[in-house]
Amino acid sequence: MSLQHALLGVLEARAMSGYDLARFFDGSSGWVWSAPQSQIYPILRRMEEAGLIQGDDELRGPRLTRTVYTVTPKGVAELRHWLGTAAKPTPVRDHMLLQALHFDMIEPDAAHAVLEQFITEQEKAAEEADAHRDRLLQHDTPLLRERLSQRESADHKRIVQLKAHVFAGMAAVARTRAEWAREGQRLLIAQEPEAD
Amino acid sequence: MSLQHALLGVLEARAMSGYDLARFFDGSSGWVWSAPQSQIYPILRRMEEAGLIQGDDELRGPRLTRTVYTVTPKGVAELRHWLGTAAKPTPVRDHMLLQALHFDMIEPDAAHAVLEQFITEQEKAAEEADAHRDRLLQHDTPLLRERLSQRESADHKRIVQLKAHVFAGMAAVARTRAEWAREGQRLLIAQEPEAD
DNA sequence: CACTACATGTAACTAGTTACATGATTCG
DNA sequence: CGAATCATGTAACTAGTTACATGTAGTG
Repeated sequence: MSLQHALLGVLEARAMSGYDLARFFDGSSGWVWSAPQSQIYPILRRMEEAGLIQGDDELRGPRLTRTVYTVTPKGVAELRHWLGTAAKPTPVRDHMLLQALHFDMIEPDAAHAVLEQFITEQEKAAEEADAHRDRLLQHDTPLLRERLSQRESADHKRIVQLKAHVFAGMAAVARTRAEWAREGQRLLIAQEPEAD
Repeated sequence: MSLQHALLGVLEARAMSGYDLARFFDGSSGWVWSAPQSQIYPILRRMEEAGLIQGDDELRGPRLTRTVYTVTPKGVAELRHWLGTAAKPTPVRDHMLLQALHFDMIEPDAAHAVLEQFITEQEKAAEEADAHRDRLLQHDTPLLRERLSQRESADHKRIVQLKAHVFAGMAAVARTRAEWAREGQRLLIAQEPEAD
């Protein structure tokens, strides 16, 4: 379900083709949701059947067309309803913690290296999230500008702060994880069996 | 793949039946991985075919048997190998952050309520993780005792500290998320359009 | 003309979810 | 005897992954 709402969320700002959306969500950027291209196209057709979005064909050359999707009023209503509904807690499934649970079974060096890579990833994620947060605060992303252009100026500050806060949260969680992993590395080293 | 390793991790401490494992992983406890019962039984058979575990039938009455699984040497080797291998970063997919991204589209009160429930969940998760951490530090869980009984006493402190650290990490992340959500609530309230 | 980007799809697969089905044993 | 617990499964489904397939249009 969530991918549908993620798609509604970006289409609400600007009409886009499947190709645009695929680039937006695939692997990519400092974003809170990701999905491969192969998931995007089928779900767009399902959403159109359900009346949440509407696809309009645009000519991009004599033989090439693209389908640009717009959110319908029904789609906006669905998005709003979902936004106000608390989700049930997701089952715990943390790859790194699962691995760390049994670090006592392998060489401290090997465990240390696994944590090292994890730290690098988390710090990179934190920096990217912060960078995106800064861009939002400076109104420096195309999608945000389109959103704001549809809203009253008096609300702009509020909107930007709320969105920026999401990326501050991403960064905070990533840094907490990195700090946890560093503490794990200290435990691994401190407790290595003494030579001699 | 991860569920397999989660299963190997607990079976390495103690031989268990599918039923035991299902109770262990289903919804349930202060654990880092969860899986429904319907996923457990098929995967156990696949793992036995792959030679990672071995199932032995035990009689539990004239007509009732249970299959108790033990990790094979091959299973231990696989677990150790996986433990020393860094996983590629998981694609971002955070339900709460996705919702929060568009909180400007709904009533502040509704968004506040969604965050409130999230905070309650995160704080509960943090407390459970800390409680489990304390139990580990006091050697107060059956599985940990079985693990330690198979290891040298000199290593016990190290093993316990490493495992306890995992649950400290869970708690820390949950608290970071809760604190983020509280800050979000402050933003929602502070910026509500002034009456009059 | 080759390369990149645009544009849309399908097939086969693994993982996880929800719900149902069946029977045995233990305990009050 | 009825209820809870033990014990093992299957079916149908949604979500996500990996890899492939096909053709168009713009750029150097």
